Amino acid sequence: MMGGEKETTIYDIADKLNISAATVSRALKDHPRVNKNTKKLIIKTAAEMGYRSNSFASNLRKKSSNIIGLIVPRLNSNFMSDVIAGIEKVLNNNGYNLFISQSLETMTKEISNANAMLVNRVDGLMVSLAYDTTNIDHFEPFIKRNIPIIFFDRVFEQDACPQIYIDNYKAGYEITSHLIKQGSKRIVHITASQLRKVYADRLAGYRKALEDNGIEFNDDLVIINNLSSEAGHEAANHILQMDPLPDGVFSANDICAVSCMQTLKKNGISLPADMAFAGFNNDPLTCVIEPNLTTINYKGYEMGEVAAKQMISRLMSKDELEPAHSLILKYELIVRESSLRGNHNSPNNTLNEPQS
Amino acid sequence: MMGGEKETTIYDIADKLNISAATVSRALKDHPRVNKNTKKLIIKTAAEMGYRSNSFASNLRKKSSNIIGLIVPRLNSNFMSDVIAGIEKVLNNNGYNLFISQSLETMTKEISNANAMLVNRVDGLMVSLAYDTTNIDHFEPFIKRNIPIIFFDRVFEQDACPQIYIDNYKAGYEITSHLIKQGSKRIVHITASQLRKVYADRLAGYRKALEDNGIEFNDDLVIINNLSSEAGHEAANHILQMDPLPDGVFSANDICAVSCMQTLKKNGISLPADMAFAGFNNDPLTCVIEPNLTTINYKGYEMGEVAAKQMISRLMSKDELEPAHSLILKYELIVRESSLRGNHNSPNNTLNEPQS
DNA sequence: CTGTTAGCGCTTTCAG
DNA sequence: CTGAAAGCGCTAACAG
Repeated sequence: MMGGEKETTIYDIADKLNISAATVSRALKDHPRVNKNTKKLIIKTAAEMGYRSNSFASNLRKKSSNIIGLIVPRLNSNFMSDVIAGIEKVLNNNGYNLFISQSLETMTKEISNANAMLVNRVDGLMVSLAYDTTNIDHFEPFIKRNIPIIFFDRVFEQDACPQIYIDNYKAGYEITSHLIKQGSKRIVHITASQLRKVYADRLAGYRKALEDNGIEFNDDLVIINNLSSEAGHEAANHILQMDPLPDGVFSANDICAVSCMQTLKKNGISLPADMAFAGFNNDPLTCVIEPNLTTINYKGYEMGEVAAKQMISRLMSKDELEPAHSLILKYELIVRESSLRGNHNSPNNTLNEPQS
Repeated sequence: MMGGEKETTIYDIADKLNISAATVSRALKDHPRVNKNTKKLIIKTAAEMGYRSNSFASNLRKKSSNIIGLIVPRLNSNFMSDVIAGIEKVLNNNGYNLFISQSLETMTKEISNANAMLVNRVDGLMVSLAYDTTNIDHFEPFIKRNIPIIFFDRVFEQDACPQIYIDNYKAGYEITSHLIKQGSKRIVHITASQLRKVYADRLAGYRKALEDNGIEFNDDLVIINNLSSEAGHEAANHILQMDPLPDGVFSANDICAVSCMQTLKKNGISLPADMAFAGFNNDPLTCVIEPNLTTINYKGYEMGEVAAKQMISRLMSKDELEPAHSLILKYELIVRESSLRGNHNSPNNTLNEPQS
């Protein structure tokens, strides 16, 4: 930097106190084998001299950065910000810092983010994949170097890396079954890239629920887009073209569900009478849209915590042989008006059916 | 790291090619005075050997990190994620990386974030302040070292640092004037900590608009909270206690406005007939709530870009004397049904009145 | 165009 | 409990 005065180093402190740099280094790290008093004095002097530790030198020497990288598709969802808060809490408690970046749902950006993480020598990497990521070659350099990677939510099936997620198959099954119980027979499923297991699993659950209820799967009822708000409006227009109209919609996220509902309503569809609706994620939006949206709730904060704890435990165990330990977290189905049509063909009408 | 094989260094490459490390270093940095062919060879060999540059060593040597720190109150708003995308684009184009952290609206966390940034030796810092930050002592070490700081949106009045924001006074004035034109006379203002100039300015604009329209300012109509969704519900309950009821509400953000509207509606208040509503930020929520919410729109992406460009220009100019250059960005009032009551006491009824 | 050299500031044996 | 010394990997004069 251009700043006038020189940065003070441990040598400056050592000189001033007529001791060695080694002792200063130890004192600053609160090493046990340093005299209590000198330690106190060193810390005081360091503060007075405006000392700041030089992490470059320290990292260079230690060959570790105490930084964990995080790559997520987007930052701007409630879910993701909860995840991050959870991760940060656990990492900070363990003396690690977080280096966050977003792939904006493209593999290209994800690759360049991964490279930045590699060059900046993160000690570990936490990842939720972009829609269009087809392979994880860009993470190979980490795996090769034994830098732990944890996948969460949008995971990749990779034996070497722990994965934290929810049972999307089961959730898809439950939510579809619920719609069927409410009388829907012709159910549209809006989802995203089937490259991501999250979405493939939800679709599979949807299919199985149809099958178990004697409803034939119809490819034309599956809409694949990017689950954005705009995509929801388009999906609605698509749905309006269908003949006959569907009587239920299960969207793989809430944002898309909500904008889809808006457009349908504007076009005279009455919800849930004409069409039952369900989303996924329990975004705050679900309680603003009318009728309020039935959805799947799973705690981002907890997912963040769990993923970070996995990271810490991998970091601790130098033991390279420890197998990757994947975790499946809980979720709950939250039933709201958007799916309550009253005309059940089953006696089973629980208002809230938490996961068994 | 525990990883078995050693990391390859420029020396390994140099040895293999029987040249000096200096040349390798130059080639890898695309230094002009290196033979085209050797350069090509070096780059190829580096790739083959799985070389990754060691930023610790490089940064230590260069005394700069090419990392810009970013501290924001929260990540989970559309606005903030737009800002970040804008910042990232500009920084990446200029060879910088972004180190993001959130203060979660507390000064304590903001301080610890700032310290992490200091120790990790960011080359510059971009900040939007937490609600309860009363001073910026924690940024002094940066200023002292001539590490540029840019404040945006939630700025701090500090001569040494550029500030990027919108004219909140004017926006507050316009939105309040609009409500008055729509027939509101008893207008509640919901806002947050007056420590933040954004909110103080909006309040001041609100007061001035009242005054200019011959309406007396009433302290009891100002509600101060944290503008969260929960706070909105509470504000609604507070409003319901008022006697007489207000006939207009201007909330300093949309999230709070929306949840407030929800609770009021549940309690039989009809909007906008009984109460005209306006928010701030043009969050996607504004188009989901019914009636759609009148609000102020300003572009986060642009704010991010502008702020980052300021940063780059400060970084470029070693010239320490260049004065801080603050920028005031544009905004627009977006009028929607929530404030359209039809019973104007002024002939002026534009549906959309962009900033002059 | 290329090589030599001297550190950047810290941690960590190893010796006291 | 403390000190001496080596070296992490890279860059930037400087000298050819």
